Amino acid sequence: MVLKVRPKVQALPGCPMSKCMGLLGGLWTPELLWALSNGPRRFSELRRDCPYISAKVLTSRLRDLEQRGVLTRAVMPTSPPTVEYGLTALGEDLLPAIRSIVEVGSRLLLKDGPPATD
Amino acid sequence: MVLKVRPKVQALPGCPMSKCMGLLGGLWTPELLWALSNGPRRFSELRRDCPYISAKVLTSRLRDLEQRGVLTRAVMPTSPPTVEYGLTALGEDLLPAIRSIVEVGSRLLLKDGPPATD
DNA sequence: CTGTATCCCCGTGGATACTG
DNA sequence: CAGTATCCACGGGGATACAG
Repeated sequence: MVLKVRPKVQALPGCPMSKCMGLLGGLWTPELLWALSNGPRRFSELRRDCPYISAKVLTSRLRDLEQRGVLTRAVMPTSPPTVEYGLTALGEDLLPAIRSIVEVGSRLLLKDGPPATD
Repeated sequence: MVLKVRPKVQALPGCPMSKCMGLLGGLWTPELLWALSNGPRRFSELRRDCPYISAKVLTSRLRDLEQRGVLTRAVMPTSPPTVEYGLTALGEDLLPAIRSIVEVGSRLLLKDGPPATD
């Protein structure tokens, strides 16, 4: 048998769907990649982009994505430390899916979501 | 304030990304929608489509998606009960995102994933 | 065939406090 | 500024057994 223990984050290894979802799974991951799609951003900027994320979770997601080769982490040796996160080639590869998700979500919000005009 | 308790499955209510991800979040959800994109399927067929899913989880995901209006559940009054699940209009709306995810995943598998033939 | 009912594991995510 | 360190809650997901 191929699978005694699944990665838990990946339903079906070898499956395109799972391959991609394993990368952008996690509550905040898509938001982060979306934020980074406009160019590199710093830790505090990402916190502002994801208002309700905690520092711990942000760090762990960031580390995770870095380890998976989705993004890069660059520490600038400035007096107050400055860190910039940016997408790798792999991270860029994910953008079409991200964009598609955003598009679909936008359409759904227009439909059932009351415009709310606010 | 707006958010004491978040739905947990939706990072930022009102955000297109979260709107969409809230629907196709969950380990097996995308796989199920993908399986249903070819037309209605029965419970046992879905089990075969997702080899490692348990009956409990399959049921709960199915019920969840039904309640969210993503799919329909039709019980055929046959001697051995037969149940067919199919996508609703909302479910179909999600397909572009699903397809995009599959495409991205396929490309990723081609790149880093050695054919492995296993 | 199509589920239910339990029980349990564990990872994600959150809150808070502290640090170089 | 950019994290670490704890501790905790929750729910998803899994295994197994049973049921209409």
